[in-house]
Amino acid sequence: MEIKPTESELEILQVIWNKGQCTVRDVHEELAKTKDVGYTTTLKLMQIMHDKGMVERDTSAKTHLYKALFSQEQAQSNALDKILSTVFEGSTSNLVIQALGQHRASKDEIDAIKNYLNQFDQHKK
Amino acid sequence: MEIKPTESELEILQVIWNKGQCTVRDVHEELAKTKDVGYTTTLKLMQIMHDKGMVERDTSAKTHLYKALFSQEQAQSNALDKILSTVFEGSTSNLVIQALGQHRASKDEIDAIKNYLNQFDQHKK
DNA sequence: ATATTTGTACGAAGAAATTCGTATTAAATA
DNA sequence: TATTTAATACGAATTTCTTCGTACAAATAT
Repeated sequence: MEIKPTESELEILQVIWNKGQCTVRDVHEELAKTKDVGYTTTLKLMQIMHDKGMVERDTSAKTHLYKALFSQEQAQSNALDKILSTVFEGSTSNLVIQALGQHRASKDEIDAIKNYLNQFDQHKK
Repeated sequence: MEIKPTESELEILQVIWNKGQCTVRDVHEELAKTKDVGYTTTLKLMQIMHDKGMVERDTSAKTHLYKALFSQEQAQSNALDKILSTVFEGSTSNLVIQALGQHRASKDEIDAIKNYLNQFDQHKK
């Protein structure tokens, strides 16, 4: 099964991933902080996401509870695959270098990456 | 001006970036290698891209020549910004680590990245 | 008990992306 | 020169995404 959330769906998923479990109102109030959108719009989107099999929901109470059916890591993985093939022509190192160049990583972040690379080397040897 | 090519537009841009300058047929034949699509579809998309100001074209001859009006690097930068905000919650290091973990980089690639990181350190110091 | 608030369902409109057919014109070829 | 081939223009159908209004049901408050 393909995971290809739209822009709006990702906004919603972000909230769900963070809270773990959400009502429509939870999500809506979070979105409303940064975006002018009607409650039923959020509701409808979440229903569509359910139809598409992206989220599951518990309908035992009047107010339904939604959970994501795939992880943020999976979505990240998909997003990377996509931009690698569409704009980086498959070159991971280009992507990494661009990412580092563009978004000034902090020293901690750089260290984290260095550690990761070293550990990676050991695996290879 | 916002640069936000759609999926199909990116496929086309990829070809244009590689060749530098393209006729509709150039692009179409490249796309047709991996995709079942009509010639006029490609034509129409390229016309729309022109309307949107993504590409320029030389119409002095019968067969028009298209060029991209922004670079692949700019598109990469945009794509990174977008997935950083939508699925990585702004964490560049997560993105980098995911990218490296997922797509086994070759030793050369890893070296390139290490070099880059070292050089980056020096800048900071 | 009645009214208000809070929730879901769902149709439908609007916008954007994708696709292609047909018309027309220009160039190449027979 | 007449015919065929190759190109652009463009309208329009289709699909997908986004948005919201209205209807109705359940829970809560008066």
